[in-house]
Amino acid sequence: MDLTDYRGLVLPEHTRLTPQRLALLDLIVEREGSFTAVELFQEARRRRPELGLATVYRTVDLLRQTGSVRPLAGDTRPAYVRCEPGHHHHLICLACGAVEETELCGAPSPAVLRRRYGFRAETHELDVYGTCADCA
Amino acid sequence: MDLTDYRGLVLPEHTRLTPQRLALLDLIVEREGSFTAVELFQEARRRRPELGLATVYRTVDLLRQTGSVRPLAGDTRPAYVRCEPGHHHHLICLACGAVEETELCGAPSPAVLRRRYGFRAETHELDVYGTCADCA
DNA sequence: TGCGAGATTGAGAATCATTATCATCTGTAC
DNA sequence: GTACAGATGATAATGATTCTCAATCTCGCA
Repeated sequence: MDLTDYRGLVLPEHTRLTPQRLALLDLIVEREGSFTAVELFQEARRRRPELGLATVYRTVDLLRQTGSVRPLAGDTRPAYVRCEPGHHHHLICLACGAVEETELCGAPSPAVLRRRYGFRAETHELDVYGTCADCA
Repeated sequence: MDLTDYRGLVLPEHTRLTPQRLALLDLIVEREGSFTAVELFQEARRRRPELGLATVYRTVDLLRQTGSVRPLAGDTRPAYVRCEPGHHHHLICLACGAVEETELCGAPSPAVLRRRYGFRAETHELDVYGTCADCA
């Protein structure tokens, strides 16, 4: 799959960079921590009042396809985070919602899982919840 | 918090064991793999046709409070899994949906996260996706 | 055994998140 | 410029979950 790049966000092939999309991508790049579709929608509307909610979902979906954005597992609201390319996990602050990435990972190795359970691991998700340095 | 126990499922204090709840708890105990609220509702209705969907959500919620059931992070349908007490993670088969528990875990140690990011880890969620022995 | 406080119930309405639809418009390769 | 595939916004539709409320039931205590 050929990929388009905009400020570090990766989009699938044949994705057009429309003004609506650029506004959303800018917001995502400038933002820290997690965001919901509706939050993004409301902020983007301040810049482009004609923008529709469906476009937000469509754009987030494109970013999810390439891994530039990932849904967060947490219990409460359905939120997303921006992701750098490559394997990493998230440190999510329960107090302020900030999200930090870390390359630290110790998920059980595929070899061990295979030997022990006959399970062929493909991917995994690991999120650590706690309190960030600023809130501590 | 005082706890009530039924076939290994733990419920909060003052939880009454009504026939509706017992039917739901039985289904959860007997079931393997993950389930959605609606699936549980439909199966339980075969045994007790008068049972309401709200009761399913209420019961699942009680089990979530004690950790006997946990929502699954996966992208598709919103599903839950039964959990044994204690720290463990899940191996989720992408082919058949079966869920296996494993005590294997190598999440980054709280000490390292503290030193490196100033982050105070409290909990973490780790789910491994792949193919189970039966489907391989 | 019987009582009563308080927990629980089902049905349906209400809310919230997401996806589908469709006629119209526009970015981009030529 | 032109064509056309991809993109758009409004709105309806769907799906998941929570709320509401009057009626009912459970369980500890007498």
